[in-house]
Amino acid sequence: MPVRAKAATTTLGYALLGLLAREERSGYELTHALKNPVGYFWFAQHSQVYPELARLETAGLVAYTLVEQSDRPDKKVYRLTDAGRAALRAWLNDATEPPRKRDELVLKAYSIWLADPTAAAQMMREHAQTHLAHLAEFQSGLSRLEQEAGETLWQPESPWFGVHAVLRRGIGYEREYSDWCEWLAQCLEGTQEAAR
Amino acid sequence: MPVRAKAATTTLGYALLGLLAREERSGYELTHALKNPVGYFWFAQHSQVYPELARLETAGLVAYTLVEQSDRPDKKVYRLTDAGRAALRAWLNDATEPPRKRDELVLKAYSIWLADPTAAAQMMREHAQTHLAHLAEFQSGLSRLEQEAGETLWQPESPWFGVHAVLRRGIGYEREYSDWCEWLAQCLEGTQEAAR
DNA sequence: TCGCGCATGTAACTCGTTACATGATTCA
DNA sequence: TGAATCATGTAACGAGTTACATGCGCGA
Repeated sequence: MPVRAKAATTTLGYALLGLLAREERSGYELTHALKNPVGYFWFAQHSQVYPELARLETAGLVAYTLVEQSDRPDKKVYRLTDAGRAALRAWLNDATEPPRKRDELVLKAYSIWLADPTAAAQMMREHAQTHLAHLAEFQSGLSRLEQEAGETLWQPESPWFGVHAVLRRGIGYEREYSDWCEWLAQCLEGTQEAAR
Repeated sequence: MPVRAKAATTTLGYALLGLLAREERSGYELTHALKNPVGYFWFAQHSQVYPELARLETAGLVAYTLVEQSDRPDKKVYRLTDAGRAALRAWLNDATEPPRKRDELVLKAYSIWLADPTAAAQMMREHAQTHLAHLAEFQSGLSRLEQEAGETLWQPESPWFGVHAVLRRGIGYEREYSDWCEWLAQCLEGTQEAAR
């Protein structure tokens, strides 16, 4: 089993390297890229991104070119260095701890026996809807990817494959979550007898 | 939709209140209770628990009795006050944001196209095993609960119902996670053709 | 005798969030 | 006129982790 070596940067750093391995981007663009779909499993505010980029640059894992613009502010366009690519590859081989989840809704479920069942059921239904909406987003993301990437989204060497993998995880996660909410709502309403 | 009122305490505080709503416990016991199964969705070290209990006590949400012991250190046994129970109930009605997930493995999946597919597949298989092991734990937890609680685990007013809900979430989550790992491993090995 | 379980705390540090700060252009 | 987009930063704060600190009893 591979041992976790002394990390070259933080996990956020690797997230940024992973984005830059695909194409060069400014800090501003990276911040926005840390949403849909990567950002569903790792995210950050710009106030974290800019200092992290500076650190990565000091460590020699990224380099930037200052692009002067007349109509809008100048920007620093970052790209991955060879050392950065190597660090990213090495990180992939490191051991990964399973994520330690913090989920306030599940925590509430633990105490839900103290709540009014009808109101609680309605709350769970709302959450089911939220997760169904996320599910739909991921599914349309996958459809778009199929159009753009075609067969390459099944090829492990293609960057599209990475997007594909993340979207699949999102789809599975959101479906499961919304199913659980729905199940819990039915239990609270006492209409779960049949489905036991 | 209920509005998030000024919180009486932190989320960890509510986690502790949720445990104390079931039975009185010392800080030490609470720390241990913040594992299996609640701790799978909210957890803390003792260094966080003790100061939080002190804050809850100052706020009047819990009270304690000092239990002197001869063979081992004295302990403070905390119990929920009426105000604490009310605060817990109020929190259940507050709006809950869907959790913002950080999952290093999914982040790695995004960059997995840079890795050696065979090694990556093996890594994903190991993670699948880990999550299957967690799944088995939750399932045996549910079996034990069925023995202990019987039909009450389906009754929304019973404390067992809360445990039941959390365990169900854990089972669904771990099953989905391990399925995803397995799916990804097969893709990396190129043996996923049939299951598309 | 060494380590573990019981039992409670404090201190230092890191990571992440929210807020502060600036400033041009474009669109409603 | 006011808000949104582009663009980059710093500062203050809070939550959470790791390490420091103590001390008795019990079993291997």
